[in-house]
Order: sequence, then C-alpha cells, then structure tokens
Amino acid sequence: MTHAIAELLYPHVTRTPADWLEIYPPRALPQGAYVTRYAPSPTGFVHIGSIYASLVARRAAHQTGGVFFLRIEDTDKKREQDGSIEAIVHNLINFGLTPDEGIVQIDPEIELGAYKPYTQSERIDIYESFAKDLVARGLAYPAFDSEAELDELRKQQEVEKVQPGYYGKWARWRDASYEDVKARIDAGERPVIRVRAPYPNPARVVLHDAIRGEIDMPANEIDAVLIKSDNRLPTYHFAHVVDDTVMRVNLVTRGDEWLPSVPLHLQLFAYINQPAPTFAHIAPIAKMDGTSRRKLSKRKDPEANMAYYYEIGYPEQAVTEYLLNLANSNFQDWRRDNPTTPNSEFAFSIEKMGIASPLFDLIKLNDISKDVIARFTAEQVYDLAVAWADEHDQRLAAVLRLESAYTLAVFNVERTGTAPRKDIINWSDVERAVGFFFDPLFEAAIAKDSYPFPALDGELTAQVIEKMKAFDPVMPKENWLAGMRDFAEAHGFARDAKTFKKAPESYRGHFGDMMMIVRAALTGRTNTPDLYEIMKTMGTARVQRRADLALTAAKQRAGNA
RNA sequence: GCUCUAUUCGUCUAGAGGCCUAGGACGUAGCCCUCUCAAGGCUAAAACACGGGUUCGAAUCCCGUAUGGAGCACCA
Repeated sequence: MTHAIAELLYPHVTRTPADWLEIYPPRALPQGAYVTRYAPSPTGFVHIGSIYASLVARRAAHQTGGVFFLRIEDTDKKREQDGSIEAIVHNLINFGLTPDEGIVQIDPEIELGAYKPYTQSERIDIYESFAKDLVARGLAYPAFDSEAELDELRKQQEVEKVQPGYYGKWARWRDASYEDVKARIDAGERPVIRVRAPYPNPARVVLHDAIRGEIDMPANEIDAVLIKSDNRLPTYHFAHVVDDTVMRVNLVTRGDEWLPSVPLHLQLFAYINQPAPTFAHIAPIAKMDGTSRRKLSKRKDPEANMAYYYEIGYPEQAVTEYLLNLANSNFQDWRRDNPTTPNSEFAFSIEKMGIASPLFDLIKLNDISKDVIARFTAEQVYDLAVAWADEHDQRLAAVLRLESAYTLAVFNVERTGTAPRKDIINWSDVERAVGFFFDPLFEAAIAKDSYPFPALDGELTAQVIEKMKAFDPVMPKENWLAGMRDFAEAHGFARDAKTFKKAPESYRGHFGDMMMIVRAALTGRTNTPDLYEIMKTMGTARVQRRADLALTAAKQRAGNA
C-alpha cells in the first residue's frame, strides 16, 4: 500500500536514490580528506559567524587535501532577498575563502563543480526521488493538516501538558489509508511529507562531534516535515541529509543551534541507508547584553555585519587572524613564533575549537589589526588605504593621491627597522595617525585647534622654530640631535630628562620640552613619530613653509600676551 | 514545561588526576627605555560558579544546586 501512495504522490518521479548516487559518485580524494561546505540561505546581510564558519570549513578541507564548496539554501522563497548571493560570494572572495565548487565568482550564473546544481531550488528532482523512496518503504508519509488544524493540535497539547509536536497518536495522518490520501489528492490538496519516527522511542543516540566530543541524546520521535506542501521544496533537515549525501560531504560544520536536531538527521541518514558525516558544531560568537551573553544579532549589533569591517577599514588579514585566534587560541603563539609567515600556513585544528560561545572583543581585533598593518610594506599600506578611502572617504583619498611618492614615503616612516611602528589600527585611522603630514589636513587642524605650543615665552619659541627651519636633510640623525641638544643647553634647557630631574630648579625645562616646540610647529600635535624622520620625509621646502606658518602664529601669540 | 549543552583572571583561553604556588595573550597599573607618542623590556593586580562525593591526591572523574546558552516551525 505504501508503494501505491508513493506512486500516487510522485507519478512523475522515475529516478531512484540509487540512480542519483551513481550520477554523483564518491569523490576521488586522498584518504582522510574532508569535503565541507558553507550553505547559507540568501536572506541578505553577511554575518561574521558565516565567515567564521566558512573559514573553519575551508581550512579543514584544504588541510586534508579535500574540497570546500558553496551551496545556496534557497528553500524559503519568502525570506529571500535580491543581491544576497552576490554579497555572500563577494565576502568569501574578499576574505580569501573562495569556494572550490558552486558559485565561485560574483556572477551567480556561473557554477563550477561536478555535483551541480549547487542551488537547492534546482534540486527538486533529487529530493523527490528520496522522498518517494521513503514513502514507498513506509518510512515517510503524506499529511494534509491545515495550519489551523496544527494550531489546534498545539493548543490541545498545551492543555494536556504533553510534549508539543506531530508524533504518536497526535499524528493523525500517520496511518491514513490509500483511499484517504487519494481523496485529498483528487480534491487538489497538496500534502507535506513527514518522517515516520518510532513512537515511543526509548533509544538514545550517541555521536562523536569533532568539536564537542561525545554527546548522548534521546532518539527522535517527532514526525518532522521533510517536504513542504506549498513549493515541493525540502525543509532544512531533509535537504541537509540528501544533499550532503549526494554531494559527498563528510564533515558538516554548522552552528551549534543545530545540535538538538542531530537525532532527526541521524535517523534520516539511517532511513536512506547512507553513512552520516562527521559533525562539527560551532559555538556562535556572542556579546554581552546587560548581564547575559547572547549571540551577535543582525539587528542589534553592527559588528555582526561584515559591512562594518569594510566601513571601518580592517584589513582582511586582521579579521581572519582574529577569527583564527577565536577558533584556535594557540594561533597567537604560532604568530609570535612566525611573525612573517602567511596565516594560511597555520596548522588549524577543528578539535581545538572551544565549546562555549566566545565574546566578540573589538580591542583584541584592534591589537591584531595593528600588528597586521605593521607587517605590511609601505606599498601595501598605500594601496589598501587608498582603495579604502576611494570608497569611504573621498576627501582623504584625494589627499593621499595628491603626491603618491610623498604618501608612500609617509607610510614608510619608522616602518623599515626591526620594530615597525604600530600605530595604524585600520584604514579609517590613517588620518589620525599620519594626517598631519599632508598640508590640507595639517592646515585644517591648525585652523581649528591652533598650535599646541608649550607654555614658554614667545621669543624663545620663535628662536626654536628658526633653528628647526635650518634643518639640513643631509646631516645624519645623530648630528642633528646633538646640535639640537647644544642649542637647548645654550638656551637654558637640561640636555636630557635625567639631568633635569637631578636639579629641576636650575633649568627652564629639559630637552624634550624644547623639542615639543619643534613638534608642535611641524605637526600641530604633541605626539608624533620620530621628528628627524618626519622632517626628512617632509623635505626642506615643506619644513620651511611650516616653520614660517608657525612663526607667524607664535609671534601673534606673543603679541597677544 | 521538556531535551541538550556549557561554566578557569574583566576578555580569549592553556589545562586529559600529581608537572598548578593554575600558564599565555588582550586590556589595566607601575617602572625602564626615550625628543613626544606608538612599540619594546620588566613588574604587579586579576580566575578554577557553589555544595557534596570518589581518591593518598581533583581545575581535571561522579552526583546535586545555581546561572547562562540553544532547541522543541511547512525558518534556516
């Protein structure tokens, strides 16, 4: 009778699961190679958790000589949003996570790989073959309950204080006759297909999760929906089991919110007589909300959205290394021991991933990002900063592009030694870090806040600026510094801070206090990189121009006082 | 309500019964270096949720309690 029902439901389906398994044979891969996938639904907005999961999946696959692919889970047409697929692919490519199969470039029409199609709405034939087979073997059945009837069921279960759901005696279509089903079909109704789960089911399932170890759960006894009635598409559960079987996935990485449905999934793998993959359930990235932690939310947390990192201008490597650090905390030790090796060579381990949700930590990201940018060459910084500015800050872009050789020299200040300067956090931080080098930005800052000269008399300030103006870039740094020290001493400053500390009353200040005049005149700021380097980079003409500007301001100030 | 799951410095974590007086990193504070920052070096404060067991010995194993998280949809 079940065969008859299967035929009634799917008269057009001629292929069997065995046919599909032949069409999509096991992959020829080395022993132990993982086949993994990232399977988003195209609902807009790329979440950082998605990039995190993809990173994990791709590393696991590639480190074992396996395959990482992208599958689009578009079985809920109501929630779909235009442009989502492009956004997903764009992010994967940007973060060095380009899939090996599926949609691997921005044009969603182009698909790579032998297990196509990689979009679920185009795989209905496959799902229906498996569904028909299950119905024929009595392991699944059609159900014609209306939404209202299901509501009623839930209410009744609430009243009786029993487990909610479609199971056992509550599953009224479980053992419907061929005639009952045929009557509904003839009336034009479309059923859902549900699994026939054993009920009661006292069995336990034990699985070994790659991240969480042994997990022991009660076996499934709910007759979950496999195929939806309105559009013939599968639910997540059925799509997962069929696709990951047919596409030969052997390591499923996904968020740990799926853990409770693993018993259902294992039941389905058993029903179709196929081995279940290894599971790796990833804890979501969280943040504090009041006193409790919660998953990073699309609506409340801007840092959940990948767009946030583009806007602020974090280099791709910074985000990647931050995520790697969350996934494997030994990454930081590896990075310390291998300061210049690309992070792709880090031996990632899925087993080392943490079980509890880590809290997102912007301060740590900033720290990692500073290190990442410090490792870049001046050329890389230039290219990336300008590319960012082109998109997010046109005014800055214009300034940086004005004299590209000069900009390049600016980014090279204190970058060449053994300990490169770490003061740029991200691209939107560039203006704060080195803006003073550029005349338009410098002049705007001066106009706004004036010079932060130390409280010394105007005549002396002017003399120091004159001395600065005489800067000769040919002179080595040591000589210039020595000359400045001599000058300081001649004008009543201690040669260095130590001398000053011994007898502060005998000096008007120490060398550093005098140099602050130079710093203020040259940059309009009280904290900057090395002054000699700055002057050398700026060149004589710019130094002199700035000296003149500062002199005018200093004299004005002296006049006012 | 039921099921699963988790809990080590503020944060990310190391930890597989004696290497634990609990280690590292970020952050914080102090000192050193120093033309100011940044960086770097050194130092400090800072944690095994609680209660019972098991054991010669527990952060680690077991049982409870508390608290957090997730799930119980024709959403993924």
